[in-house]
Amino acid sequence: MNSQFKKGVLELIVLLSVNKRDMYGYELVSEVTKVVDVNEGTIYPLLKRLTNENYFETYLVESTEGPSRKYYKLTVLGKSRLEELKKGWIEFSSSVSEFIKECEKGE
Amino acid sequence: MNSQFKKGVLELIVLLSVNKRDMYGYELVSEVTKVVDVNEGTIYPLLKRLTNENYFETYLVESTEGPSRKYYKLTVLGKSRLEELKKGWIEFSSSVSEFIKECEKGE
DNA sequence: ATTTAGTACTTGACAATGCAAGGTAGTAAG
DNA sequence: CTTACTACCTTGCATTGTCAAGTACTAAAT
Repeated sequence: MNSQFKKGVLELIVLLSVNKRDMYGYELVSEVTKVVDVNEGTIYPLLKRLTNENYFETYLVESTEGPSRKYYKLTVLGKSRLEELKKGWIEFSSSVSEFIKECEKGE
Repeated sequence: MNSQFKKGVLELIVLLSVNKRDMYGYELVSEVTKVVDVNEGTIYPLLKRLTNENYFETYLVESTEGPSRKYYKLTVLGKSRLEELKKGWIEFSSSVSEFIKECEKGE
């Protein structure tokens, strides 16, 4: 897969996931990977950035399977960011798909 | 528009455009901008890279409206690159759209 | 008890892409 | 002869994702 396609979309995928239910980082890696391959070194810095930008709040929950889990929860600001990104993605991807179709028509 | 969505897709848009007909750099800027905003500082280095990777051949044509135009033409290798990218894009964008739909379902 | 495996998070050096800004140079019109 | 438009190219920068390594905690196997 072209790893460049990912840029920017990862943020959307992460916001969508956390919007479904609060999640912790390690869980997000496997959740997000269902859609686009991603590794820890990508997810954790992204979560940090989104938390700094006040899209997430975090809280710790102890686990019996290892160290405490840091859960991420969407803030109100995060929800509006999600809507904005989602709208942007839909517009963008359909205009690209439209262009592809037009080019195929002319062949 | 989220400029990050562009990453990687620009190459696809450029290949699609040149596949329709040979084009020169300056022309490509306005052609590609119909789909995604782009400027010269992005296009020229990209054209150079794609030429170095043997996806393009170039030839000069004199113009009565300014300096000579450097036209870009898709090579056989370029056409296969185009098909590859196009396939990749379609798969990628539909899996993202699918994920968005699933998330909306659960609301 | 100690090793192993799995969970969970962090950090720093790195690569790829796009942008803004600037430079060169030809043609045409005022 | 200056302005404007066409056309091309380069450089330095910011953003984002990747890779590799490291820390630390828990549970189960040896």
